[in-house]
Amino acid sequence: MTTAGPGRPRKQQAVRPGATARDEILDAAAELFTGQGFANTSTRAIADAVGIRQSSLYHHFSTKDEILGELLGGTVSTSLDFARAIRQHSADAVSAAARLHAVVLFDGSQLCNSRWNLGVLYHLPEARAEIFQPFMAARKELRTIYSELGRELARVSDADQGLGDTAFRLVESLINLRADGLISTDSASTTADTVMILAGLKRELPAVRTASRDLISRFGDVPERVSSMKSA
Amino acid sequence: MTTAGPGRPRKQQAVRPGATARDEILDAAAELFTGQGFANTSTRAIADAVGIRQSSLYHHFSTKDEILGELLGGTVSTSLDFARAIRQHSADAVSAAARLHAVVLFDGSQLCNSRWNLGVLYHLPEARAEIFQPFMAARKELRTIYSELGRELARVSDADQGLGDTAFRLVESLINLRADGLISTDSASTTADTVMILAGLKRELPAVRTASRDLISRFGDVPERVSSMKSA
DNA sequence: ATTATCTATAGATCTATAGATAATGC
DNA sequence: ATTATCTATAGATCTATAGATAATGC
Repeated sequence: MTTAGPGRPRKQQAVRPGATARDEILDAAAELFTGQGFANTSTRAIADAVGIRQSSLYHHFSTKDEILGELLGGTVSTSLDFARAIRQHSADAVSAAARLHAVVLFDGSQLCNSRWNLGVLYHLPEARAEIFQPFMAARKELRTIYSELGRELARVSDADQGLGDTAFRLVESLINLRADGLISTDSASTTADTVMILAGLKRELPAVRTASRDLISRFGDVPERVSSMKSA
Repeated sequence: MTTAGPGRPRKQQAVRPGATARDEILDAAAELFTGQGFANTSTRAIADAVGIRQSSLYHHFSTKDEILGELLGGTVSTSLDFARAIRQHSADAVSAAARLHAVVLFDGSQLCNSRWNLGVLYHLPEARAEIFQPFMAARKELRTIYSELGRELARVSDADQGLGDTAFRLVESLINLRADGLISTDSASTTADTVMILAGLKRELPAVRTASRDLISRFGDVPERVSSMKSA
Protein backbone atom coordinates (compact mmCIF):
# COMPACT_ATOMS: atom_id res chain seq x y z
CA MET A 1 0.00 0.00 0.00
CA THR A 2 1.67 3.22 -1.14
CA THR A 3 1.10 6.28 1.02
CA ALA A 4 -0.83 9.06 -0.68
CA GLY A 5 1.48 11.67 -2.23
CA PRO A 6 0.69 15.22 -3.26
CA GLY A 7 -1.88 15.87 -5.95
CA ARG A 8 -5.55 15.27 -6.33
CA PRO A 9 -6.41 11.59 -5.70
CA ARG A 10 -8.13 9.44 -8.35
CA LYS A 11 -11.81 8.79 -8.11
CA GLN A 12 -11.18 5.17 -9.10
CA GLN A 13 -8.32 3.21 -7.59
CA ALA A 14 -5.90 1.51 -9.98
CA VAL A 15 -5.28 -2.24 -10.09
CA ARG A 16 -2.09 -2.00 -12.15
CA PRO A 17 1.32 -3.08 -10.94
CA GLY A 18 3.88 -0.29 -10.72
CA ALA A 19 5.11 2.00 -8.01
CA THR A 20 4.09 5.23 -9.70
CA ALA A 21 1.22 6.33 -11.93
CA ARG A 22 3.77 6.62 -14.70
CA ASP A 23 4.65 2.94 -14.35
CA GLU A 24 1.01 1.95 -14.38
CA ILE A 25 0.50 3.89 -17.60
CA LEU A 26 3.49 2.19 -19.20
CA ASP A 27 2.22 -1.23 -18.14
CA ALA A 28 -1.25 -0.57 -19.56
CA ALA A 29 0.22 0.85 -22.76
CA ALA A 30 2.49 -2.19 -23.12
CA GLU A 31 -0.48 -4.50 -22.87
CA LEU A 32 -2.56 -2.54 -25.35
CA PHE A 33 0.16 -1.67 -27.86
CA THR A 34 1.41 -5.27 -28.03
CA GLY A 35 -2.12 -6.67 -28.23
CA GLN A 36 -3.84 -4.27 -30.61
CA GLY A 37 -1.11 -2.10 -32.06
CA PHE A 38 -0.26 1.54 -31.54
CA ALA A 39 -2.70 3.24 -33.89
CA ASN A 40 -5.55 1.05 -32.65
CA THR A 41 -4.94 2.01 -29.05
CA SER A 42 -6.49 5.32 -28.08
CA THR A 43 -5.13 7.40 -25.24
CA ARG A 44 -8.59 6.96 -23.74
CA ALA A 45 -8.16 3.18 -23.73
CA ILE A 46 -4.83 3.49 -21.91
CA ALA A 47 -6.34 5.86 -19.37
CA ASP A 48 -9.32 3.55 -18.82
CA ALA A 49 -6.97 0.62 -18.24
CA VAL A 50 -5.15 2.63 -15.59
CA GLY A 51 -8.24 4.13 -14.01
CA ILE A 52 -7.64 7.79 -14.78
CA ARG A 53 -9.10 10.30 -17.22
CA GLN A 54 -7.77 10.48 -20.77
CA SER A 55 -6.36 13.97 -20.35
CA SER A 56 -4.53 13.02 -17.15
CA LEU A 57 -2.07 11.00 -19.22
CA TYR A 58 -0.63 14.25 -20.49
CA HIS A 59 0.61 15.17 -17.06
CA HIS A 60 3.07 12.24 -17.32
CA PHE A 61 3.76 12.12 -21.05
CA SER A 62 3.54 14.97 -23.49
CA THR A 63 2.57 12.84 -26.49
CA LYS A 64 1.38 9.33 -27.23
CA ASP A 65 4.61 8.77 -29.18
CA GLU A 66 6.58 9.43 -26.01
CA ILE A 67 4.89 6.46 -24.33
CA LEU A 68 5.87 4.16 -27.18
CA GLY A 69 9.40 5.53 -27.11
CA GLU A 70 9.72 4.74 -23.42
CA LEU A 71 8.59 1.15 -24.01
CA LEU A 72 10.86 0.67 -27.03
CA GLY A 73 13.83 1.92 -25.06
CA GLY A 74 13.33 -0.48 -22.19
CA THR A 75 13.39 -3.60 -24.35
CA VAL A 76 16.62 -3.90 -26.32
CA SER A 77 18.75 -2.15 -23.73
CA THR A 78 19.08 -5.16 -21.39
CA SER A 79 20.02 -7.59 -24.14
CA LEU A 80 22.31 -5.05 -25.79
CA ASP A 81 24.14 -4.43 -22.52
CA PHE A 82 24.66 -8.14 -22.07
CA ALA A 83 25.82 -8.64 -25.66
CA ARG A 84 28.28 -5.76 -25.33
CA ALA A 85 29.70 -7.23 -22.13
CA ILE A 86 30.14 -10.60 -23.82
CA ARG A 87 31.88 -9.04 -26.80
CA GLN A 88 34.16 -7.02 -24.52
CA HIS A 89 35.16 -10.13 -22.60
CA SER A 90 38.26 -11.73 -24.11
CA ALA A 91 37.48 -14.59 -26.45
CA ASP A 92 40.33 -16.70 -25.11
CA ALA A 93 38.86 -17.20 -21.70
CA VAL A 94 35.81 -18.94 -22.98
CA SER A 95 34.86 -20.66 -26.18
CA ALA A 96 33.34 -18.75 -29.06
CA ALA A 97 30.47 -21.21 -29.00
CA ALA A 98 29.52 -20.43 -25.41
CA ARG A 99 29.55 -16.70 -26.15
CA LEU A 100 27.01 -16.99 -28.97
CA HIS A 101 24.99 -19.53 -27.03
CA ALA A 102 24.84 -17.20 -24.06
CA VAL A 103 23.70 -14.19 -26.07
CA VAL A 104 20.98 -16.21 -27.79
CA LEU A 105 19.81 -17.67 -24.49
CA PHE A 106 19.83 -14.36 -22.67
CA ASP A 107 18.17 -12.34 -25.43
CA GLY A 108 15.67 -15.11 -26.10
CA SER A 109 14.78 -15.38 -22.43
CA GLN A 110 14.12 -11.65 -22.30
CA LEU A 111 11.70 -11.96 -25.19
CA CYS A 112 9.98 -15.05 -23.82
CA ASN A 113 9.65 -14.07 -20.18
CA SER A 114 8.91 -10.37 -20.10
CA ARG A 115 5.51 -9.50 -18.70
CA TRP A 116 4.27 -8.38 -22.11
CA ASN A 117 5.48 -9.44 -25.53
CA LEU A 118 7.32 -6.17 -26.05
CA GLY A 119 9.28 -7.53 -28.99
CA VAL A 120 6.26 -6.97 -31.19
CA LEU A 121 6.72 -3.23 -30.75
CA TYR A 122 9.70 -3.41 -33.11
CA HIS A 123 7.50 -4.73 -35.84
CA LEU A 124 4.83 -2.08 -35.42
CA PRO A 125 4.86 0.16 -38.49
CA GLU A 126 4.91 3.18 -36.20
CA ALA A 127 8.28 2.19 -34.75
CA ARG A 128 9.89 2.97 -38.12
CA ALA A 129 9.21 6.67 -37.69
CA GLU A 130 12.10 9.11 -37.51
CA ILE A 131 11.67 9.78 -33.78
CA PHE A 132 12.35 6.16 -32.90
CA GLN A 133 15.54 5.96 -34.91
CA PRO A 134 17.69 5.61 -31.74
CA PHE A 135 15.84 2.46 -30.69
CA MET A 136 16.14 0.94 -34.12
CA ALA A 137 19.84 1.74 -34.05
CA ALA A 138 20.21 -0.15 -30.77
CA ARG A 139 18.52 -3.17 -32.29
CA LYS A 140 20.84 -2.89 -35.28
CA GLU A 141 23.87 -2.84 -33.01
CA LEU A 142 22.62 -5.99 -31.29
CA ARG A 143 22.28 -7.62 -34.69
CA THR A 144 25.85 -6.64 -35.51
CA ILE A 145 27.16 -8.28 -32.34
CA TYR A 146 25.33 -11.47 -33.31
CA SER A 147 27.10 -11.36 -36.67
CA GLU A 148 30.50 -10.85 -35.09
CA LEU A 149 30.02 -13.69 -32.64
CA GLY A 150 28.89 -15.89 -35.51
CA ARG A 151 31.98 -15.08 -37.57
CA GLU A 152 34.25 -15.79 -34.62
CA LEU A 153 32.62 -19.14 -34.08
CA ALA A 154 32.79 -19.96 -37.78
CA ARG A 155 36.55 -19.43 -37.58
CA VAL A 156 37.02 -22.24 -35.06
CA SER A 157 34.26 -24.58 -36.26
CA ASP A 158 32.89 -25.63 -39.63
CA ALA A 159 29.87 -23.36 -39.24
CA ASP A 160 28.58 -21.15 -42.03
CA GLN A 161 29.62 -17.48 -42.21
CA GLY A 162 26.02 -16.36 -41.76
CA LEU A 163 25.53 -18.21 -38.49
CA GLY A 164 25.15 -15.03 -36.44
CA ASP A 165 22.45 -13.68 -38.72
CA THR A 166 20.58 -16.96 -38.60
CA ALA A 167 20.81 -16.90 -34.81
CA PHE A 168 19.38 -13.39 -34.72
CA ARG A 169 16.53 -14.45 -36.98
CA LEU A 170 15.70 -17.43 -34.79
CA VAL A 171 15.68 -15.30 -31.66
CA GLU A 172 13.45 -12.72 -33.32
CA SER A 173 11.05 -15.45 -34.34
CA LEU A 174 10.41 -16.15 -30.65
CA ILE A 175 8.38 -12.94 -30.75
CA ASN A 176 6.07 -14.38 -33.40
CA LEU A 177 5.92 -17.71 -31.60
CA ARG A 178 4.82 -15.96 -28.44
CA ALA A 179 2.29 -13.84 -30.31
CA ASP A 180 0.80 -17.06 -31.67
CA GLY A 181 0.73 -18.59 -28.18
CA LEU A 182 3.22 -21.29 -29.15
CA ILE A 183 5.96 -20.63 -26.64
CA SER A 184 7.01 -23.13 -23.98
CA THR A 185 9.27 -22.84 -20.95
CA ASP A 186 12.32 -24.00 -22.88
CA SER A 187 11.81 -22.15 -26.16
CA ALA A 188 14.77 -19.87 -25.52
CA SER A 189 17.18 -22.64 -24.54
CA THR A 190 16.19 -24.93 -27.40
CA THR A 191 16.76 -22.00 -29.73
CA ALA A 192 20.24 -21.54 -28.33
CA ASP A 193 20.90 -25.26 -28.72
CA THR A 194 19.61 -25.18 -32.30
CA VAL A 195 22.20 -22.56 -33.17
CA MET A 196 24.92 -24.79 -31.78
CA ILE A 197 23.71 -27.76 -33.80
CA LEU A 198 23.80 -25.51 -36.84
CA ALA A 199 27.45 -24.85 -36.02
CA GLY A 200 28.09 -28.59 -36.03
CA LEU A 201 28.60 -28.72 -32.25
CA LYS A 202 25.91 -31.22 -31.34
CA ARG A 203 28.46 -33.41 -29.58
CA GLU A 204 29.90 -30.52 -27.60
CA LEU A 205 26.48 -29.28 -26.50
CA PRO A 206 26.67 -30.24 -22.79
CA ALA A 207 30.00 -28.46 -22.34
CA VAL A 208 28.82 -25.39 -24.25
CA ARG A 209 25.65 -25.20 -22.17
CA THR A 210 27.67 -25.18 -18.98
CA ALA A 211 30.04 -22.50 -20.20
CA SER A 212 27.10 -20.45 -21.49
CA ARG A 213 25.25 -20.52 -18.18
CA ASP A 214 28.46 -19.52 -16.48
CA LEU A 215 28.74 -16.46 -18.71
CA ILE A 216 25.15 -15.50 -18.01
CA SER A 217 25.58 -15.77 -14.28
CA ARG A 218 28.65 -13.55 -14.55
CA PHE A 219 27.43 -10.87 -16.93
CA GLY A 220 23.69 -10.92 -16.60
CA ASP A 221 20.81 -12.84 -15.16
CA VAL A 222 18.23 -14.86 -17.01
CA PRO A 223 15.12 -12.92 -16.05
CA GLU A 224 12.69 -14.59 -13.71
CA ARG A 225 9.57 -15.94 -15.34
CA VAL A 226 7.00 -13.29 -14.49
CA SER A 227 3.95 -14.71 -12.77
CA SER A 228 1.30 -13.00 -14.89
CA MET A 229 2.97 -13.39 -18.28
CA LYS A 230 0.77 -12.77 -21.27
CA SER A 231 1.12 -14.08 -24.79
CA ALA A 232 -0.14 -10.90 -26.47
CA MET B 1 -3.92 0.55 -72.97
CA THR B 2 -7.29 -0.73 -71.77
CA THR B 3 -10.33 0.40 -73.71
CA ALA B 4 -12.75 2.57 -71.74
CA GLY B 5 -15.56 0.53 -70.17
CA PRO B 6 -18.90 1.70 -68.89
CA GLY B 7 -19.10 4.18 -66.03
CA ARG B 8 -17.99 7.71 -65.48
CA PRO B 9 -14.27 8.14 -66.27
CA ARG B 10 -11.78 9.40 -63.65
CA LYS B 11 -10.65 13.00 -63.72
CA GLN B 12 -7.09 11.86 -63.02
CA GLN B 13 -5.59 8.90 -64.82
CA ALA B 14 -4.11 6.11 -62.71
CA VAL B 15 -0.47 5.00 -62.87
CA ARG B 16 -1.00 1.75 -60.95
CA PRO B 17 -0.46 -1.69 -62.42
CA GLY B 18 -3.56 -3.84 -62.61
CA ALA B 19 -6.13 -4.59 -65.23
CA THR B 20 -9.11 -3.29 -63.28
CA ALA B 21 -9.71 -0.48 -60.83
CA ARG B 22 -10.17 -3.15 -58.19
CA ASP B 23 -6.65 -4.45 -58.85
CA GLU B 24 -5.21 -0.97 -58.66
CA ILE B 25 -6.89 -0.44 -55.30
CA LEU B 26 -5.48 -3.72 -54.00
CA ASP B 27 -2.01 -2.81 -55.20
CA ALA B 28 -2.14 0.60 -53.53
CA ALA B 29 -3.55 -0.88 -50.34
CA ALA B 30 -0.81 -3.52 -50.32
CA GLU B 31 1.85 -0.84 -50.53
CA LEU B 32 0.31 1.28 -47.81
CA PHE B 33 -0.75 -1.47 -45.41
CA THR B 34 2.65 -3.16 -45.54
CA GLY B 35 4.50 0.13 -45.23
CA GLN B 36 2.49 2.00 -42.62
CA GLY B 37 0.07 -0.52 -41.18
CA PHE B 38 -3.66 -0.88 -41.54
CA ALA B 39 -4.91 1.57 -38.94
CA ASN B 40 -2.45 4.22 -40.14
CA THR B 41 -3.68 3.97 -43.70
CA SER B 42 -6.83 5.96 -44.37
CA THR B 43 -9.21 5.07 -47.14
CA ARG B 44 -8.42 8.53 -48.46
CA ALA B 45 -4.73 7.63 -48.74
CA ILE B 46 -5.56 4.51 -50.73
CA ALA B 47 -7.84 6.47 -53.03
CA ASP B 48 -5.23 9.16 -53.57
CA ALA B 49 -2.65 6.52 -54.46
CA VAL B 50 -5.02 5.15 -57.07
CA GLY B 51 -6.21 8.49 -58.37
CA ILE B 52 -9.86 8.29 -57.40
CA ARG B 53 -12.00 9.88 -54.71
CA GLN B 54 -12.18 8.34 -51.25
CA SER B 55 -15.82 7.43 -51.53
CA SER B 56 -15.30 5.71 -54.88
CA LEU B 57 -13.49 2.90 -53.10
CA TYR B 58 -16.82 1.78 -51.71
CA HIS B 59 -18.08 0.90 -55.13
CA HIS B 60 -15.49 -1.91 -55.21
CA PHE B 61 -15.25 -2.87 -51.54
CA SER B 62 -17.92 -2.44 -48.90
CA THR B 63 -15.50 -1.96 -46.00
CA LYS B 64 -11.84 -1.25 -45.39
CA ASP B 65 -11.59 -4.66 -43.68
CA GLU B 66 -12.67 -6.32 -46.91
CA ILE B 67 -9.63 -4.91 -48.69
CA LEU B 68 -7.31 -6.34 -46.05
CA GLY B 69 -9.12 -9.67 -46.24
CA GLU B 70 -8.58 -9.84 -49.98
CA LEU B 71 -4.85 -9.21 -49.55
CA LEU B 72 -4.50 -11.71 -46.72
CA GLY B 73 -6.21 -14.37 -48.78
CA GLY B 74 -3.92 -13.99 -51.74
CA THR B 75 -0.73 -14.56 -49.79
CA VAL B 76 -0.71 -17.94 -48.03
CA SER B 77 -2.84 -19.69 -50.59
CA THR B 78 -0.07 -20.21 -53.15
CA SER B 79 2.39 -21.61 -50.62
CA LEU B 80 -0.30 -23.68 -48.95
CA ASP B 81 -1.34 -25.21 -52.27
CA PHE B 82 2.24 -26.15 -53.00
CA ALA B 83 2.81 -27.60 -49.51
CA ARG B 84 -0.38 -29.67 -49.79
CA ALA B 85 0.72 -31.03 -53.14
CA ILE B 86 4.10 -31.98 -51.71
CA ARG B 87 2.51 -33.72 -48.74
CA GLN B 88 0.11 -35.57 -51.01
CA HIS B 89 2.94 -36.81 -53.15
CA SER B 90 4.22 -40.17 -51.93
CA ALA B 91 7.29 -39.91 -49.73
CA ASP B 92 9.00 -42.90 -51.33
CA ALA B 93 9.46 -41.33 -54.72
CA VAL B 94 11.61 -38.55 -53.43
CA SER B 95 13.63 -38.03 -50.29
CA ALA B 96 12.08 -36.48 -47.20
CA ALA B 97 14.87 -33.93 -47.26
CA ALA B 98 14.01 -32.67 -50.72
CA ARG B 99 10.35 -32.28 -49.75
CA LEU B 100 11.11 -29.99 -46.82
CA HIS B 101 13.77 -28.17 -48.80
CA ALA B 102 11.29 -27.55 -51.61
CA VAL B 103 8.58 -26.18 -49.33
CA VAL B 104 11.03 -23.85 -47.60
CA LEU B 105 12.43 -22.66 -50.91
CA PHE B 106 9.05 -22.16 -52.52
CA ASP B 107 7.41 -20.44 -49.55
CA GLY B 108 10.51 -18.36 -48.92
CA SER B 109 10.67 -17.27 -52.56
CA GLN B 110 7.06 -16.16 -52.40
CA LEU B 111 7.82 -13.97 -49.40
CA CYS B 112 11.03 -12.56 -50.87
CA ASN B 113 9.89 -11.88 -54.41
CA SER B 114 6.32 -10.70 -54.20
CA ARG B 115 5.80 -7.14 -55.35
CA TRP B 116 5.03 -5.98 -51.80
CA ASN B 117 6.13 -7.54 -48.54
CA LEU B 118 2.69 -8.99 -47.92
CA GLY B 119 3.96 -11.30 -45.19
CA VAL B 120 3.90 -8.37 -42.78
CA LEU B 121 0.12 -8.35 -43.02
CA TYR B 122 0.05 -11.47 -40.84
CA HIS B 123 1.79 -9.62 -38.08
CA LEU B 124 -0.52 -6.62 -38.19
CA PRO B 125 -2.56 -6.57 -34.99
CA GLU B 126 -5.70 -6.10 -37.08
CA ALA B 127 -5.21 -9.48 -38.77
CA ARG B 128 -5.99 -11.20 -35.46
CA ALA B 129 -9.59 -10.03 -35.60
CA GLU B 130 -12.39 -12.58 -35.78
CA ILE B 131 -13.21 -11.83 -39.42
CA PHE B 132 -9.77 -12.89 -40.58
CA GLN B 133 -9.86 -16.23 -38.77
CA PRO B 134 -9.95 -18.18 -42.07
CA PHE B 135 -6.66 -16.66 -43.23
CA MET B 136 -5.00 -17.36 -39.91
CA ALA B 137 -6.26 -20.94 -40.14
CA ALA B 138 -4.61 -21.31 -43.55
CA ARG B 139 -1.34 -20.11 -42.13
CA LYS B 140 -1.72 -22.57 -39.28
CA GLU B 141 -2.27 -25.42 -41.71
CA LEU B 142 0.90 -24.45 -43.55
CA ARG B 143 2.75 -24.53 -40.24
CA THR B 144 1.38 -28.02 -39.58
CA ILE B 145 2.67 -29.30 -42.90
CA TYR B 146 6.11 -27.94 -42.06
CA SER B 147 5.96 -29.90 -38.80
CA GLU B 148 4.95 -33.11 -40.53
CA LEU B 149 7.68 -32.82 -43.13
CA GLY B 150 10.16 -32.14 -40.34
CA ARG B 151 9.11 -35.24 -38.41
CA GLU B 152 9.36 -37.39 -41.53
CA LEU B 153 12.84 -36.14 -42.19
CA ALA B 154 13.84 -36.65 -38.56
CA ARG B 155 12.83 -40.28 -38.92
CA VAL B 156 15.43 -40.94 -41.64
CA SER B 157 18.16 -38.56 -40.47
CA ASP B 158 19.56 -37.54 -37.09
CA ALA B 159 17.67 -34.25 -37.17
CA ASP B 160 15.80 -32.88 -34.17
CA GLN B 161 12.06 -33.49 -33.81
CA GLY B 162 11.36 -29.75 -33.98
CA LEU B 163 13.07 -29.29 -37.35
CA GLY B 164 9.85 -28.40 -39.16
CA ASP B 165 8.97 -25.71 -36.64
CA THR B 166 12.45 -24.25 -36.87
CA ALA B 167 12.13 -24.21 -40.65
CA PHE B 168 8.83 -22.38 -40.43
CA ARG B 169 10.36 -19.82 -38.08
CA LEU B 170 13.29 -19.22 -40.41
CA VAL B 171 11.00 -18.74 -43.39
CA GLU B 172 8.82 -16.32 -41.44
CA SER B 173 11.88 -14.35 -40.47
CA LEU B 174 12.44 -13.57 -44.15
CA ILE B 175 9.53 -11.16 -43.74
CA ASN B 176 11.40 -9.21 -41.05
CA LEU B 177 14.61 -9.38 -43.05
CA ARG B 178 12.83 -7.85 -46.03
CA ALA B 179 11.16 -5.21 -43.88
CA ASP B 180 14.62 -4.21 -42.65
CA GLY B 181 15.92 -4.11 -46.22
CA LEU B 182 18.36 -6.96 -45.57
CA ILE B 183 17.22 -9.42 -48.19
CA SER B 184 19.41 -10.60 -51.06
CA THR B 185 18.68 -12.62 -54.18
CA ASP B 186 19.56 -15.90 -52.50
CA SER B 187 17.95 -15.39 -49.09
CA ALA B 188 15.30 -18.00 -49.76
CA SER B 189 17.68 -20.65 -51.06
CA THR B 190 20.24 -20.15 -48.28
CA THR B 191 17.40 -20.50 -45.81
CA ALA B 192 16.41 -23.81 -47.37
CA ASP B 193 20.05 -24.93 -47.27
CA THR B 194 20.33 -23.88 -43.63
CA VAL B 195 17.45 -26.17 -42.74
CA MET B 196 19.25 -29.05 -44.42
CA ILE B 197 22.46 -28.34 -42.53
CA LEU B 198 20.40 -28.35 -39.36
CA ALA B 199 19.25 -31.84 -40.33
CA GLY B 200 22.87 -32.92 -40.62
CA LEU B 201 22.71 -33.19 -44.40
CA LYS B 202 25.46 -30.77 -45.32
CA ARG B 203 27.23 -33.42 -47.35
CA GLU B 204 24.07 -34.40 -49.25
CA LEU B 205 23.20 -30.80 -50.06
CA PRO B 206 23.92 -30.84 -53.84
CA ALA B 207 21.72 -33.90 -54.35
CA VAL B 208 18.95 -32.48 -52.18
CA ARG B 209 19.01 -29.19 -54.06
CA THR B 210 18.57 -30.98 -57.36
CA ALA B 211 15.67 -33.10 -56.09
CA SER B 212 14.10 -30.02 -54.52
CA ARG B 213 14.20 -27.98 -57.69
CA ASP B 214 12.72 -30.91 -59.51
CA LEU B 215 9.78 -30.97 -57.09
CA ILE B 216 9.23 -27.26 -57.53
CA SER B 217 9.23 -27.47 -61.31
CA ARG B 218 6.67 -30.26 -61.08
CA PHE B 219 4.29 -28.89 -58.45
CA GLY B 220 4.79 -25.16 -58.56
CA ASP B 221 6.98 -22.45 -59.95
CA VAL B 222 9.41 -20.28 -58.10
CA PRO B 223 7.83 -16.89 -58.73
CA GLU B 224 9.65 -14.52 -61.01
CA ARG B 225 11.46 -11.72 -59.33
CA VAL B 226 9.11 -8.79 -59.86
CA SER B 227 10.84 -5.84 -61.47
CA SER B 228 9.59 -3.14 -59.13
CA MET B 229 9.93 -5.08 -55.87
CA LYS B 230 9.79 -2.98 -52.74
CA SER B 231 11.26 -3.75 -49.32
CA ALA B 232 8.39 -2.22 -47.37
C1' DA C 1 -30.43 0.67 -67.75
C1' DT C 2 -26.07 -0.16 -65.92
C1' DT C 3 -21.70 1.03 -64.29
C1' DA C 4 -18.24 3.88 -62.19
C1' DT C 5 -17.22 7.82 -60.83
C1' DC C 6 -18.16 12.35 -58.48
C1' DT C 7 -19.65 15.98 -54.50
C1' DA C 8 -21.19 16.58 -49.96
C1' DT C 9 -21.80 15.27 -45.44
C1' DA C 10 -23.33 12.79 -41.01
C1' DG C 11 -21.61 10.82 -37.04
C1' DA C 12 -18.04 9.04 -34.57
C1' DT C 13 -13.73 9.18 -33.14
C1' DC C 14 -9.20 10.82 -31.36
C1' DT C 15 -5.18 13.91 -29.62
C1' DA C 16 -3.90 17.57 -27.09
C1' DT C 17 -4.83 21.97 -24.54
C1' DA C 18 -7.12 25.20 -21.10
C1' DG C 19 -8.37 25.88 -16.89
C1' DA C 20 -10.75 24.24 -12.42
C1' DT C 21 -10.24 21.37 -8.22
C1' DA C 22 -8.38 18.80 -4.38
C1' DA C 23 -4.83 16.81 -2.10
C1' DT C 24 0.13 17.48 0.18
C1' DG C 25 4.04 19.89 2.40
C1' DC C 26 6.55 24.15 3.53
C1' DA D 1 3.22 26.52 -3.87
C1' DT D 2 3.32 22.22 -5.98
C1' DT D 3 1.48 18.14 -7.76
C1' DA D 4 -1.91 15.22 -9.83
C1' DT D 5 -6.00 14.77 -10.98
C1' DC D 6 -10.51 16.46 -12.99
C1' DT D 7 -14.15 18.65 -16.63
C1' DA D 8 -14.79 20.53 -21.03
C1' DT D 9 -13.67 21.27 -25.58
C1' DA D 10 -11.28 22.76 -30.05
C1' DG D 11 -9.77 21.05 -34.23
C1' DA D 12 -8.63 17.47 -37.02
C1' DT D 13 -9.38 13.38 -38.65
C1' DC D 14 -11.68 9.12 -40.59
C1' DT D 15 -15.37 5.65 -42.33
C1' DA D 16 -19.32 5.03 -44.71
C1' DT D 17 -23.71 6.67 -46.92
C1' DA D 18 -26.82 9.54 -50.02
C1' DG D 19 -27.56 11.15 -54.11
C1' DA D 20 -25.89 13.59 -58.54
C1' DT D 21 -23.36 13.00 -62.95
C1' DA D 22 -21.26 11.10 -67.03
C1' DA D 23 -19.87 7.51 -69.64
C1' DT D 24 -21.27 2.80 -72.15
C1' DG D 25 -24.32 -0.64 -74.40
C1' DC D 26 -28.91 -2.49 -75.37
